[in-house]
Amino acid sequence: MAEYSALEKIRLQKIEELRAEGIDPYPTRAERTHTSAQVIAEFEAAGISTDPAANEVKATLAGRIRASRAMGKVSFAHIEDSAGRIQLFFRINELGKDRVDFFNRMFDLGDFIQASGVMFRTKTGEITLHVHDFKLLAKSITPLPADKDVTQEDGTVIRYAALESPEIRARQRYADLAVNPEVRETFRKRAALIKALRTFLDDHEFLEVETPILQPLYGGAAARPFMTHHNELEQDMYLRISFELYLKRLLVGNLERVYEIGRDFRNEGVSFKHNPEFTQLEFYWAYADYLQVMELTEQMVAYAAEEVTDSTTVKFGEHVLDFKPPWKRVEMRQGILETSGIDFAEHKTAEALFKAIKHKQPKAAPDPKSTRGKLIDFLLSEFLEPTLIQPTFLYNYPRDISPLAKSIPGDPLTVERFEGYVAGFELCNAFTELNDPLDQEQRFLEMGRDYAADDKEKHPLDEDYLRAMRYGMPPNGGFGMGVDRLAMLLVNKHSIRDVLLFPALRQEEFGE
RNA sequence: GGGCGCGUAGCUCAAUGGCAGAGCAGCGGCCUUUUAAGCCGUUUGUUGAGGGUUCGAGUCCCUCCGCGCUCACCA
Repeated sequence: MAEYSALEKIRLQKIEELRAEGIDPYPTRAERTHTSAQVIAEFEAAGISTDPAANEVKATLAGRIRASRAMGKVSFAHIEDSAGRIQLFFRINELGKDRVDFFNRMFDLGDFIQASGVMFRTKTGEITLHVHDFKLLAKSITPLPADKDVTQEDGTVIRYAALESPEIRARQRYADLAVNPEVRETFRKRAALIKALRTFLDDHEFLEVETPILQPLYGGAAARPFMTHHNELEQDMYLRISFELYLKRLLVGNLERVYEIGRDFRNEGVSFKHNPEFTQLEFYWAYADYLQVMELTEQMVAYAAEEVTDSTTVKFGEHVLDFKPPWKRVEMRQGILETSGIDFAEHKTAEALFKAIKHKQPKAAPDPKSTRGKLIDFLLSEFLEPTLIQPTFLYNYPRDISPLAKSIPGDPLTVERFEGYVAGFELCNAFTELNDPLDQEQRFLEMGRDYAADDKEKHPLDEDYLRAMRYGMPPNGGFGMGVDRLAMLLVNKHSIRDVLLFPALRQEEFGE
């Protein structure tokens, strides 16, 4: 059972009084005719007319009370709906003293109210509803976190209070949304982003598909999975860590361009750019290679930026990011050479590369047990990544950290792969997909060996995927992107939690 | 998982080891065009939880819980 605070007890008392007076504090229906924005637009348009009769704008509005000022025989209140705020004006002339008193006595900040009347402009010019009738739509028991503060006695110190606790904002997103309109705006932009990505891919003749979230095997990435169990089938199942292997099966089935936007689940650490479940976009494009995917990517992201922010240049922290194509392209070997002074191509084994790193960068601390690919990855994240602020494609990756990508012709150690970096972090990852089933089987086996050597869970070998490949898979380019990360960039938020409505948090204790 | 930091009223925050406070919100008044309304009066606390040191703990120590930052992990 909830423990009620003193403030809540007062409001519960009001609910009882309302019921005693025969008033339902939670009536079933509302009769709104306009949103706040609609009625303001209509009133402004009517004002232009020369016909006085057309100037009267009647409306029934509904929303949450966010401010109220009782002044004896008149009262003002502001209500908020999803479109904005609008002022209500209550006066005894129209309503009578009892009704105005009733409003002042029984209505609290946070309550939902419906009010009917005629629009007018106050002395100070604010477009306001002159209330002729009103009713309670829903009583609020728990006060919303107050969202303002005051002038101090010395007259100089001014402070605004708002709901700021990151924990409460994330845990009680409903309260955060209710009191922080800019949070609502963030999530509208997120929705616009996903819509834009969909529109772009639809317009490029990609087919949107849905593949299993609950999978008998997991694959397509190197993360640890969440496990569960199907009782009736008596088998363990996994939440997917990527869509890749299912989407590529569809290419075998002659669906030439497919994409999916959905949730991936990775049982890994949580950080400002990692949440255990996150939204991924992947597409696969038959007869294309990674260079074509690169061009489509920069067009798609620029289109999304334009749709969401009306511009391809976006402010992100101290940076102004420019998504306009073409993005900068940096060959990985070259980029690492320029930022770390090490040319990994000259060091063909892990031991040699490790020595070179210790020699050139004595302060760096790579793991001595790393494979050569891991060492290159270390150089990338340590030296090159932080320099990649403007959208940049980093391309040509070491083969042994890219088991699903195709080698560059004539260069078996390097694969046709790129990652898009923005603001120093990875946004997307793509390659010319490996479509040779025999090579793929070999890579899976190598990967299994790596994992076994690591004494971690062995990566499962997906026999059904290999069977699909053996029917023949067209050459194709594939792409994956963290949609939450793109959302962060476009709304200028520096934590993934700020673009997730309900980010993962430890279970809250509610006590006995 | 490691390191650092934080947790005080509904919200934002104070309080040298010495009476737990302020503003807003709330409650009671006054006020017929206010809008961060104003004026008068007034209530509100398991200081995250538990233990310890001390004449005395919000403050110092220990354990636990939660959150933040960071490192590790993370193709």
